[in-house]
Amino acid sequence: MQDITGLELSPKKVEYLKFLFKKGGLVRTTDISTQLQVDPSTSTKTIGDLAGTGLVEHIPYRGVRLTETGLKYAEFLVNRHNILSLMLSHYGLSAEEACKETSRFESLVSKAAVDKICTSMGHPMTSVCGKIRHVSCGVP
Amino acid sequence: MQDITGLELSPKKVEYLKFLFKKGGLVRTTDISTQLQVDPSTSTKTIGDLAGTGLVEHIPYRGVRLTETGLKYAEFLVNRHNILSLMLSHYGLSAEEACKETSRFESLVSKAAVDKICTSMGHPMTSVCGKIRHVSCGVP
DNA sequence: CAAATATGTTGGCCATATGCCAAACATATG
DNA sequence: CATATGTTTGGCATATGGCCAACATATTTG
Repeated sequence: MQDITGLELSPKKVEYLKFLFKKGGLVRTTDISTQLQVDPSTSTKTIGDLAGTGLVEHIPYRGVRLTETGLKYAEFLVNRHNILSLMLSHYGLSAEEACKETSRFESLVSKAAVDKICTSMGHPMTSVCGKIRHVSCGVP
Repeated sequence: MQDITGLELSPKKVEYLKFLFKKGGLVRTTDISTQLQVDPSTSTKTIGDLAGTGLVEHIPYRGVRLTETGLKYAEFLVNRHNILSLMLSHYGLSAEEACKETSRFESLVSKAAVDKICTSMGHPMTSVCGKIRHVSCGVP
């Protein structure tokens, strides 16, 4: 179960999962396309890919929802985002800058590194862009 | 001249430029393919792309060399790598870990962010993986 | 110096990730 | 139930990165 590296998903797919997590419940593919600013057909296709990984469940014409595995994974993704943004904000980047910057590269930062950063920062509870839940963050 | 965002090049091309910078002078495409562990034909092709951007000059069957522009840009790339690695090393990552981690995502970190991080760290002269030259690092 | 060997390049082809458009299809509403 | 709206499918396109086999160029050596 803890064999996740954090590098499983491509940048866009990370966005999808984070959005599904924040939205919660059954989400329409159109909501996703609106949010991520892509064509509805694009979100449908990408959701198809994600469904293939078992992270989401797609009920055609109804919507998408995170599976149990997907939920845990998405939680890690959101925490990673928040931890990295918080780190950057310590170097003079504004909340918005940090958040935007992180969004660009977060998909390439390993869970191992995030865990160390998190530990080093003393497991903060809040970041510049949201709360942090210390579940998937390994050792203390 | 200072309109670089730091996001101009794809990950692999960043690796190529950093290698050319470190090696210096005329570099054989085969050296590149050995170093980056790709087929020689792959390095030749990628070098062709880079030549199209004006960052390198390719003399067929002879080698590749950074242009003046390429040299300055590569210096930024190396500095970015070093600054980011140094930052990560402050969070409990070993030199090797920091360096490896940085290599994965560095191409997606903007010059604007790097400049702020650099300033915030007080313009350090050395990192965990090499010296830092404060030329392309903007304001103090 | 020419033949043999080593090195480098080209062309063809493949895979992944993303994306759009138009057409088909399903669902919801009046 | 007919039409409007929402969703999916299929076709196609781009960018990045990669391999192999065939060809071109250099270098080495007899």
